[in-house]
Amino acid sequence: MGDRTQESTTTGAPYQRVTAAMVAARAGVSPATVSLVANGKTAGRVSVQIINRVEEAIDELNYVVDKVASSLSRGSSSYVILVAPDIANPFFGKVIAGVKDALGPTYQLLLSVSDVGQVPQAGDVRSLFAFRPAGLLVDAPNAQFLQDLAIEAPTVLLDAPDITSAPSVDMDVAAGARALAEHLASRGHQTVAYLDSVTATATFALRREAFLTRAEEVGMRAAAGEVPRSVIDLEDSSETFTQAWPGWHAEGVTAVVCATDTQAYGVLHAARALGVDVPGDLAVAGFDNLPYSQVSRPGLTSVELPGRELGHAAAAHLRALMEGREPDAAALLCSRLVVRESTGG
Amino acid sequence: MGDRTQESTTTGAPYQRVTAAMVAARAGVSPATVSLVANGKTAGRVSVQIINRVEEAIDELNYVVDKVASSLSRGSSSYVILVAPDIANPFFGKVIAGVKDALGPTYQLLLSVSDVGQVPQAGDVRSLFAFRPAGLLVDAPNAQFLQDLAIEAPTVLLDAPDITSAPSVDMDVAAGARALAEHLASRGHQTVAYLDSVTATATFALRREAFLTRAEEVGMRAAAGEVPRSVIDLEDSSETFTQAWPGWHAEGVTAVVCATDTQAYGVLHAARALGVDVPGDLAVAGFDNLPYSQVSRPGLTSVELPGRELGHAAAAHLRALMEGREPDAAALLCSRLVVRESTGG
DNA sequence: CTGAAAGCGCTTACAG
DNA sequence: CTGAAAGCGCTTACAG
Repeated sequence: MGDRTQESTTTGAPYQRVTAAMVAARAGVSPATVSLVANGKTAGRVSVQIINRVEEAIDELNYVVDKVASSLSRGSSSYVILVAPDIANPFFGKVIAGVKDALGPTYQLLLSVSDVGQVPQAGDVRSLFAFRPAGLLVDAPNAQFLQDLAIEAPTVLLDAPDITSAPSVDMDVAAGARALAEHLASRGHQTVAYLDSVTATATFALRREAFLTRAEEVGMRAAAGEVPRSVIDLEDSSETFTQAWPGWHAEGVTAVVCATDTQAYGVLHAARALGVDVPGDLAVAGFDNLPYSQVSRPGLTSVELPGRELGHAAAAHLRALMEGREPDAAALLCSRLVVRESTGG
Repeated sequence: MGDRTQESTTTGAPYQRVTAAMVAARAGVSPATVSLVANGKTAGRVSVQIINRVEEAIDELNYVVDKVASSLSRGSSSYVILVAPDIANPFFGKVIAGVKDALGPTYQLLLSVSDVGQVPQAGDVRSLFAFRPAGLLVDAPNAQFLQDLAIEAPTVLLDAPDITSAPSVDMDVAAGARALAEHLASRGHQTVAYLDSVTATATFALRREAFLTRAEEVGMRAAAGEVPRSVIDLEDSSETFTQAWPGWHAEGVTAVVCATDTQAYGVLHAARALGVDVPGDLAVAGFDNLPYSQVSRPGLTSVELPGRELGHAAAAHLRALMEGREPDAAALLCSRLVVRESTGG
């Protein structure tokens, strides 16, 4: 397919990079002046006529400032690196949208994606500093992550309520978890189970603990034994549930809450295969309120997490840091329980 | 939250970048030698003792080659930029996984994400060249996109069957579309409709044309009038379907095929709201076979597209290009029809 | 086998 | 208001 013109792209080609020097020559000025104009730092330093002449030359030659050289010279680039654990999670798409929005066109977003189910490694990030990022955004790191990581650039954490070595923007996942516990209690459930994520991240510990604690407070019992964990993936949570179900069933579990909607979908899938009726025999709920939760079978009760707002607030905070402004006071972003058929509507 | 230690990250801080010169001083060699060792270009050029001494110093000082300076000096970086239309689409997560896998640790993946529903703009990509990428991967560009874009780096296209100005890796979406038409005909449908994507991209035109053509060949009729389009988004496709349904219903439409699963979910959602039974009154199907299609209500019939393989093959091809090797002959990646309850199981 | 030197393209004090 | 010059940190011919 399409290999026809491959030659044209393999070689260094006849392409000649347009440099500031070329623009300078054309406009009859020095490269220093071109730099000033190209970067809009002309205020009270370059005459209008020269500005016009340079801009004309820039347009004619299609000049674009070389980021690499510019970064080296300035000592820092215009990238913001977003380190994220799981880009396949649609929730993450929302976060990215918010980040892009708040970052604006001045900064380029570079995504560093760890493999599925993997938490970002400090070593990975260390080598990212070789890019001289203007700033760093790290989503859901675990406590150990930032410990041995000398902070070399302005950094903001997302969804890292336990970490204090850098500012973080967080969501009130606990409130949503509590609302979920109350909802299930009001539906008459007495024994509940929890399916956790394997990643040892504070946000997940918080969801679990807030739910289980509130569940007991409102008179429900948690399934005995260790809380099972799965990767944030339909297949894996499906298997995990299938293994846990016999024990849970024997214990009288009538509701299971998952750390994420994606895992809850796996439970829905497994339940169907096992002939367990949802919500008749078992109520199921998750966190994220992904768009798919409105069309799942049955519709999934979920704690809506404000992904876009999370990305936006984190990026806005980072921007303030990078530009030496005072960041807005951080506030916990609200979560919200959305009840659907999977818990009896 | 977490603002406690903000100060430590705001300032330029006392951090001192470790340079090759520092390593050289420590090891008692020249920076040139450090460069050779750090890049593993020592073969027959540096003595073993010197190599050891330099490596020791590198470890002790925790030296990492500065990518920015290295890129400037070399004339090209180690980034591969992946230009993608819609990162929120989970299908894209699979593509990225495949790309990362094939790219290995030598190249860093930089994602350039256009806004939802937006096709990447040539201007955007032009400015990406300021990063001196080692290579470029462009997902589903439209024909006009590459036209005025002087190719300045090895480039491979994904899912761009119509473009010949650069090599592309493609999926046989037409075969899947035809299988879908045959499947619907075998279920006795006589009048079918199509809900397209708004993005004017060849892959979508191909899906639509292959489906509609085959549908007629096997004796079905397509709904009259223009094919409606929506953004790849639940809400928008839901609305689009709601508007189209009265006309389609009057015409006797009993099956609707969507350009993507995500749009099909929107149709499922709207159908439920309208009291249209799926699959009783209406069969629904999509393309992508996202994981959610097994838990949607009802389970969604879909043409499975090999996202991971697509990413992998494209990145492997690009690697060959970047490294001056002969790429493997390109083959069309297979698609596969997965039948579920939304078309009557 | 090793090092001195030039150069990548830009930015930024510093003179004028 | 404008330009000459140094410097960012690396890589790579080129001498030796």
